[in-house]
Parts: sequence; structure tokens; C-alpha cells
Amino acid sequence: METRHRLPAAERRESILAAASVVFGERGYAGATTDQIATAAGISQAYVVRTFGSKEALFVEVARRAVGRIAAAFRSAIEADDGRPVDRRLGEAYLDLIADRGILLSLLHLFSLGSDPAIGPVGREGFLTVYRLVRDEAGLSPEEASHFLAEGMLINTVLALHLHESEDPDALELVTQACGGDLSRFRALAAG
Amino acid sequence: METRHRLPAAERRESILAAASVVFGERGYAGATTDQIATAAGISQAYVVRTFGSKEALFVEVARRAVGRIAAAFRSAIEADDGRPVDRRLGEAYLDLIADRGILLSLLHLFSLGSDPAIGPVGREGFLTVYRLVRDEAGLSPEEASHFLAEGMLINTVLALHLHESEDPDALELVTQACGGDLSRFRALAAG
DNA sequence: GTCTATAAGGGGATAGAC
DNA sequence: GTCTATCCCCTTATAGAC
Repeated sequence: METRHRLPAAERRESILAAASVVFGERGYAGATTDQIATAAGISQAYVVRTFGSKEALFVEVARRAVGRIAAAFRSAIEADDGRPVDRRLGEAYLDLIADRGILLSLLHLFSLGSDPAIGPVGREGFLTVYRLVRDEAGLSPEEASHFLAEGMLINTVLALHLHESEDPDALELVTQACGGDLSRFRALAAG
Repeated sequence: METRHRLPAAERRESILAAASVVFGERGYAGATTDQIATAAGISQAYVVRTFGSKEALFVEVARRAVGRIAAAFRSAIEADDGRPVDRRLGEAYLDLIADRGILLSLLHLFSLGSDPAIGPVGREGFLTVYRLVRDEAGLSPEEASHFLAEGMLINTVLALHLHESEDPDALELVTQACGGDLSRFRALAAG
């Protein structure tokens, strides 16, 4: 942290993308401001906009990165055949992604913007990319793939709702079910 | 439509809530403007705000109504025992709700706002209300209830992404899986 | 590469007339 | 019950200095 002043462009881009992922994940596309992202990245608002051209372009880049991270995680899980069924391995890979809150939450928001002329197509493409991956590369049937995505959407929702921070016993029961009994990834999250 | 001028307060509230449900469903809380809602309801922006006090209060009311509609639909489905298993009946009741696009989509957005101090609690309460209903009143096990909600979240996502309007064959396959093979409710939607 | 200053527009909320 | 007018803050984006 706090290197400040004069990073190479590529590194600066990465640090802005990381900050934007968190802020977009928490507030959504419309709810987030470029100033909040700038503050999180430790730079000025104007520089955020200048670096990516527009807030929209930044969001699209964040979203594309997030899809790429999921795809990479799933491909690793598919290759790393440890004897367990592939959907188990995929599920665990997905739970591992919870550690970087921004990824899953930014995607949740992306998928809610299908009506937007610019962002909608990115969301559809991203969602179908993941569907095809688990169907074609992991070899799940359409039905299995659909169930798998459904469980993923539930995890996203539980995460977005902060249900894992609730003290309600029903919330705990639900979160436990959603993650297949392995609460460790949720527990590891800093409450925020 | 177009009765205009001097509705009784109660009716006016309803017409604003109906318009707001559609607009919030399409654009989300932050993305929607009170002016868009006003236009959809055929009245002035100032009147929308005045009637509900604030945009936030209006959204909360829309969200609470949506949860209420789901709960009512599920209770009907539970009572109307036609011999089919209860989760079948619940699934069909949920698909019927697609006809009123605003309900499911407003809730999708509600559930994405868990970080918001005012809206977050409403979302958690609403989600748990539905969970308890399908578990306690329909008698599903925690695992069954969780799977049921997961399928619901996938339907919401597919709807928000407008995947049912896509010409991609994979999109069609996925939508078909998501709705258990009964595409009729998606087909009945006006493309928007 | 990064900042400060600021333009330009949008949006929620209020006041007051009808 | 409903509108018009308007205030003022917030936000994105641009210009130009360093």
C-alpha cells in the first residue's frame, strides 16, 4: 500500500481496477461514484476517469476481468482432477472466489443490468461464457450446469445481502446450505 | 389508463407503486430516477416524491409489496393441493410471477443492496421471510428450501439479463432449464 | 503520471400556486 | 390532489498546470 506518486501506467490501471471492483461490488454500477473509487485507490477522481475514459468503460473492464477470473478458476479446477466429481471441484473453486468479494458482487450487479444498452450485452456474454464453460469443458449436462449456476446465484445473493453476518439462526442455516456446509470462506471475510 | 387529475390518494399511491416497480426493476434503485417513475405513472416528479416522502421510502415500499406478493402466491400454492408435490406447485407459482416483471426484478435489486444501511435490513428480512415460508409453511427441508431459492435466483438473473430474448441457442437451452422446461411465462413477456 | 479547478448536467427535494 | 418553478447538491468529465 501507499507507494503513491508515479506508478507505471499498467500498475496504476491494476490498482484502480482492484479498487473499482470492491466499490462497484458494494454499491452497484449506478450507486458507485468515481470519487469513491478514486479514494479507495488513493488517487484523484479526475485521474480515474482519465485512465479509463469513462465510468462505464471502467465498469465494463471490471466486469470482463471478473468473468475471466471465474473462467480461470474453473479451468484450474477442471484440470486438477483429484478424484472428486468435477462439480464438487467447481463448487469449491467458486467458494474460493468469495475471498475477493468484489469479483462475485460486481458480477451480481452486472447481471442485473441486462436492460442497459451498453452493459447488457457484456452481461449476457459473460453469463453464457460461464455456462458454456461448465457444460462443455467440465462436461456437465445442461441440467447439471443450470443447477450449478443456480447455486452460484444463491451464493452471490447471500453474499450481497450480508446474510453471513446476520445473527439470525435461520440466516446461518441458509448460508450453511448455500455453501454446502463449508462456512470457512464466509467466516474468513472481514465484516464490512 | 389516463384517468388523470384527482384520483383518491389510495388509488394514486397504487398507480405510483406499480410504475415504480417496473422502473426500479429495470434500472435498479440508484439507476432509476423519480422523474422516470413519474413519467411512467403519468404525473409530475414532484408529486411522486411528495407522496412517499423520498425515493428511498418509495423503493422500500415497492420492495415490501413485492415480498408480500410472493408470500401470498406461495401460500395459495401451498393450500391448493392438487396432488402434485408442493415444490412443484411453488415453482409454478414463482413462474407465474414473471408476468409482472417488476416484482421479481425489484427484488433482485433489493437483494443486491445489503450494504445499504437503510435498504439492507429490508432485503435481509424479505429474503428470510421467503425462506421461512417455504421451509415452515410448505414443509421443505432446509436443503430443499435452499435449492428452491437457488433456482429462483437463477430465474431472476435470466430475466434481468433478458436471456429469454436472446437468439443464442445456448441462451435458449439455459432458459429452458431454468424454468423447468415450461417456457410459456417467458414467451408471454413483451420484449422490452 | 498525476493533480487542482471547474464546467456542465442531472436529480431529489421543497415552496407555493391552483 | 396535483402542478410548475426552482434550489442546491452531487457527479462525471474536461482543461490545463506541474
